[in-house]
Amino acid sequence: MDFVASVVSGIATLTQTLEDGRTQMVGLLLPSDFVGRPGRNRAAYNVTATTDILMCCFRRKPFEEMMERTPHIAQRLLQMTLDELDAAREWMLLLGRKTAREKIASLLSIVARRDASINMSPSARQMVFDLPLTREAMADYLGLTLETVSRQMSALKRDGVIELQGKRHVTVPDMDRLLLEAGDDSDGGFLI
Amino acid sequence: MDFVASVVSGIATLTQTLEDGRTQMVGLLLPSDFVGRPGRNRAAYNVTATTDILMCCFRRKPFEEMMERTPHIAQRLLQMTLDELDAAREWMLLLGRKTAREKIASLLSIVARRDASINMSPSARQMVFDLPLTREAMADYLGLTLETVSRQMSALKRDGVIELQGKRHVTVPDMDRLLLEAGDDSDGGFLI
DNA sequence: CGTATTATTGACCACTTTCAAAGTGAGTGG
DNA sequence: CCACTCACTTTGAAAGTGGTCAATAATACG
Repeated sequence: MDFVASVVSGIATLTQTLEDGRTQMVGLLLPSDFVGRPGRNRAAYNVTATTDILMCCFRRKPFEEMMERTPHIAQRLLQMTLDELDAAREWMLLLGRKTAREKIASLLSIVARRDASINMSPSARQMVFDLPLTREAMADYLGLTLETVSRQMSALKRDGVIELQGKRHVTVPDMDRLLLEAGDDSDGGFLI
Repeated sequence: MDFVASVVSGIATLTQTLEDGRTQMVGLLLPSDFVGRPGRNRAAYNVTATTDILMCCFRRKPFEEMMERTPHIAQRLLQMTLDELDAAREWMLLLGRKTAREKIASLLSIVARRDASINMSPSARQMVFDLPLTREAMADYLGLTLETVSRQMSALKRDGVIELQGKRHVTVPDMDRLLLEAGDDSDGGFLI
């Protein structure tokens, strides 16, 4: 792979797999996200477009040369990578310690927040959005089976935490309730 | 926290927690690892020394100024952060998709490899090392309970995959066998 | 329409967790 | 030197969550 890129529109996923086919999503690429890594021509993930996708690509050699000349770019890239690392570590907490229900609630919260930041709706109590993922993709993201995802979606609906119009269109009547279901810690951490 | 540092000797852990106390280790700091992040004075992890530890610290302001003046440092830091991100994503695969036995085998493989790289023993078939973690710390790393960790250690011992002298000293008679138990994919990924 | 893909639901089972008890071993003080 | 203590570890039995297998339903698309 001899280019790096920035997602303009559409959605792609980063996944890793075991020999027997078990797969885990390790990243979700939404518009504005950066793909590829300067200094490496090859890396260990599968990148899959799950929709039609438009990316703004840069050939890697020229990009790296530009990085050499423009220190500011390396610093910006460092910040972005640190953000990704934070996100990955938050996801580790979800994968290692949350229940299936909490996992689903967390994913919905994240998509809702991400959607809200694009549509500039402030911290409204009610939120409406479309899930950009199939049940199987959700399962791969959350470390569950698609059946469990489906069951927990039904359970959240039954309990009034979410409403579904069709399979992908979600309404959250009370965001605070959803965040509570996600089980996240509110106070910040301590060090580093 | 107004410094960044490099671990010289000893071991520390990075953990995240949920409100009810469930905790997940998200990083293990061994000698030569870097701690802290330029551009942030506060972050979301708990850092805990699990042994006596010696770190080489730099006050953050001067360090950041040096980064501004010396582009090479930002680039080096970027590489290190990308490596951490790779490690975090590999860990996501473990947390989301591996069985308890595979998790234990993976952790042992990693510690063995890390130990080997320090002691310069080449890819020997047999390996001997000390676990730097309690069963509880292993559990927090692997997203398991300490009881499950203990049971799987016993199972691996019973099956001849490892030998134990005391609780922490491990002998691996056949590294290939251990790697097989870890269930890792051998071929690299595809893109990025 | 018919077919393929995606999603839901049920029944059963396995693996991991939970709760509980007992075992090990290093360090301390008598 | 030995018994005591405390932290860590092992092991067992029961319970529960999520997984597997299988059948059915909904939706999209030619």
